[in-house]
Amino acid sequence: MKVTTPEKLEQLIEEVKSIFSLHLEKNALRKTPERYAILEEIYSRTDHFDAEALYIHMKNQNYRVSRATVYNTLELLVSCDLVVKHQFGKNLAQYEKSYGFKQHDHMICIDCGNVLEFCDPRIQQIKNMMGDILEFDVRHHSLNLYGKCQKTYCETRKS
Amino acid sequence: MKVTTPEKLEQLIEEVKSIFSLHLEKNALRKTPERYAILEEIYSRTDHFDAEALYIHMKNQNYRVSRATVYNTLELLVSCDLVVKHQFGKNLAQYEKSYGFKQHDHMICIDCGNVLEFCDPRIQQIKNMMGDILEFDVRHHSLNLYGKCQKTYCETRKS
DNA sequence: TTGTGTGCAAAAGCTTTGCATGTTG
DNA sequence: CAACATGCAAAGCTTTTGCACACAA
Repeated sequence: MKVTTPEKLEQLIEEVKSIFSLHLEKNALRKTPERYAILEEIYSRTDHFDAEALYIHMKNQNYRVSRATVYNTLELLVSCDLVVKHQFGKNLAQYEKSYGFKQHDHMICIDCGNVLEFCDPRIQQIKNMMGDILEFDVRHHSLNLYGKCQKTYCETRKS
Repeated sequence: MKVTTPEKLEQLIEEVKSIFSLHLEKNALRKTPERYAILEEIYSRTDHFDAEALYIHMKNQNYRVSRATVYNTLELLVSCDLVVKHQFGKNLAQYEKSYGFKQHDHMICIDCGNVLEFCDPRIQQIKNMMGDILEFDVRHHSLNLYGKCQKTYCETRKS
């Protein structure tokens, strides 16, 4: 599914909500309004975000949530694969919606912090082969390339 | 260089110290005993370690260092490529000596935290290709595979 | 009604910073 | 002797925890 219009986004959010509902039911967890609100907020966002930004943004919309609930729900969403958690070299977890979007890895600019995404099928091959060799059941991975982006663009973003 | 005997380790440490000296000179930084002591401590270790473990270990040897110096020196060593810094999915930086050792990536067990190392030439190809395509000057990378190691081994380590 | 989930605030854990003191060049 | 590095403790930041209350089932 490709999100190109507000209607498609709405549709995606409904789909994700029902997946989340199933997960909650299956694990005998409660369907609280906070959990759905956080999920909706995440899928309305583009790009990566950290827990604090999500919390602040919901507060600014006058939605009453606590940091604790934000963290709890993020963990819950990560556990059912609706959200992925990243660490881009800093001591700050970054999150990203993942359902309906292509698996990808990241290229991070060490000067300006800009994050680009890319896909390469070879990473899957590496996972398969190394899992076999080392007798690991590989569940997920994280590949980050760090470097410097085009000077002009990078200078622009710094300001 | 392969470290197989105490003599070879001694030799490696001397080599690394002189590289460090050159770096300090080139950048007009001071050659303090603390900096060399930390470097030596790191190269005498095997495996990965965090800043606190390094600090504690030096304290236990009755070496007078502060956490601040440990963190400062680690950053210095990372900047001259004698040490690499990792984040294995936790908010805790892990470090590892890097001079004279083969470039490698990591496989982390999500149950017991065990870390294995592996090499795959395809990662270099990915770095080159993606750097070209996205016009990035790729300086380094981080590839972590997360999964479950052989049940028996994992159970052993848990205890 | 029962017990899980939430909000709030305090605590915890890793890392950085400020300042007085020590030491390198 | 001047500037940089260190030690120590305090502060900073992200994340987790404890507890009383709310509310989903």
